Amino acid sequence: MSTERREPLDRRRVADTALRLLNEVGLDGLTLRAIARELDVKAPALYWHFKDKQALLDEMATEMYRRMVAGSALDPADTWQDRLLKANRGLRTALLGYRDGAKVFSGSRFTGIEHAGQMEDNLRLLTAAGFTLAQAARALTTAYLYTLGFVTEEQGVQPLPGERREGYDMDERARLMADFPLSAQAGAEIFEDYDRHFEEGLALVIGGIGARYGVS
Amino acid sequence: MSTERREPLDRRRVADTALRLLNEVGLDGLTLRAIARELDVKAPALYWHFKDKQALLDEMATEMYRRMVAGSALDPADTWQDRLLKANRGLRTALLGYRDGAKVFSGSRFTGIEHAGQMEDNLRLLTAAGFTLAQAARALTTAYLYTLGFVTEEQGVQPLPGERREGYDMDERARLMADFPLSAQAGAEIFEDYDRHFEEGLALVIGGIGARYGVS
DNA sequence: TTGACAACTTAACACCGTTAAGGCGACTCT
DNA sequence: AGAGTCGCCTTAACGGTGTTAAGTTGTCAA
Repeated sequence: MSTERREPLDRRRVADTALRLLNEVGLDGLTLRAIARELDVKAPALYWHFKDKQALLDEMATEMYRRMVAGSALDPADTWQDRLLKANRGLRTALLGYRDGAKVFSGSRFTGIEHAGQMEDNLRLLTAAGFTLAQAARALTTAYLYTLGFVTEEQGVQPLPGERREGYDMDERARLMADFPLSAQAGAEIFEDYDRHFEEGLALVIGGIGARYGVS
Repeated sequence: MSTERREPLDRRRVADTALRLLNEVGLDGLTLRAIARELDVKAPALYWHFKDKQALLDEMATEMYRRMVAGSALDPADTWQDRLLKANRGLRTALLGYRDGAKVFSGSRFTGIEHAGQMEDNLRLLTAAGFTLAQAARALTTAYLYTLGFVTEEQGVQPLPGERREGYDMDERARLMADFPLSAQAGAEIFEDYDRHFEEGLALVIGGIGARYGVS
């Protein structure tokens, strides 16, 4: 008989396990019972640490963000363009690291205020570069929302890098689109090479920020 | 005894009712049983018309798009900027018309190819204005993804225009953010006046498109 | 030794999406 | 006119879900 007693859970460990499980089973398969099983515990035990499932998802999103920030130290010498590029590339990479990452992320709220550190840093850099605070906020959120929208759509087609969801057969699509030649041709390109397309869109946004706010 | 026989359902009628119900109960409350009750039918009856719940959600998204297109005739004399503005304002308005509209929309796929008409029209206008097809596609999608990301976040805070979700107390937020003065000040602005902020971000994107692709 | 408290388990509830089987009115074919 | 087919729906049920209530167990303090 193993008299070893598991040391008690805490929110971080639960969120960590849930994130690992998320990649195996996806958001739909991420049930409290499955998470509990993985932690060698029964489902109601999770309610000791979280008031409901959404609170657990919130903690998962927060942990995703923590790891993203930890994974990339910011260079104070960055230009504002560099910073926007790095921050949003980093965000996309972080989200792509988990199946349904964008959905989990955008459906949740952070549990603390740790994220404000990065935000503050970015706002400081942009205002120092000549933006007003309102402009800086608008610039950061616009790029952020673009990235979130992009990855959400991307993961709708490609749950994890390499996999591809059904119903996206390009040949059949082309046949149906016979009456819409431009759309057909554009679509064939749109659903591939997400990396390049993301970069291109991000460049559009960043270029627009510089142009409209007269900062370069 | 009422011997009146309901006339049979069809996909459109089901989607229509489901959309109406969505505004009352939200996506979480939108169960097949509730939809069926509204249609004076039992839940399994819906499986005659849809292979599963996702197919119904797809039809709802398609119906949302149909109404959006129907609600705003496009002016062939639009400049490409006008078109991008109108299309994305229209999309946002359409999504805001339903509780959790952005989530339903971005989690679903269109059931037909009706949407290709509008797409084709937009691509034609942009290429005629001097964009290459690839540029036109990138421009349209980037703006589209921004709008989708924006409304998703917006509806996370404000499910329906006028309402406001709990946990967004601005005073408490300011107190917690005492150590992050820029974030505190920016945040106070970010969570209000979504209309203006949407316009501002959209202008950034459109400005970026013009600048980067050298079309004006 | 007692009592409090943190961290769990067991049992149950209401509800969910979905499937299988069957009923029933309307239409067609002979 | 009767039999058979088919579209559209119902009844019943299944396994699974998030969640709650109540009870258990080990640990540590008074």
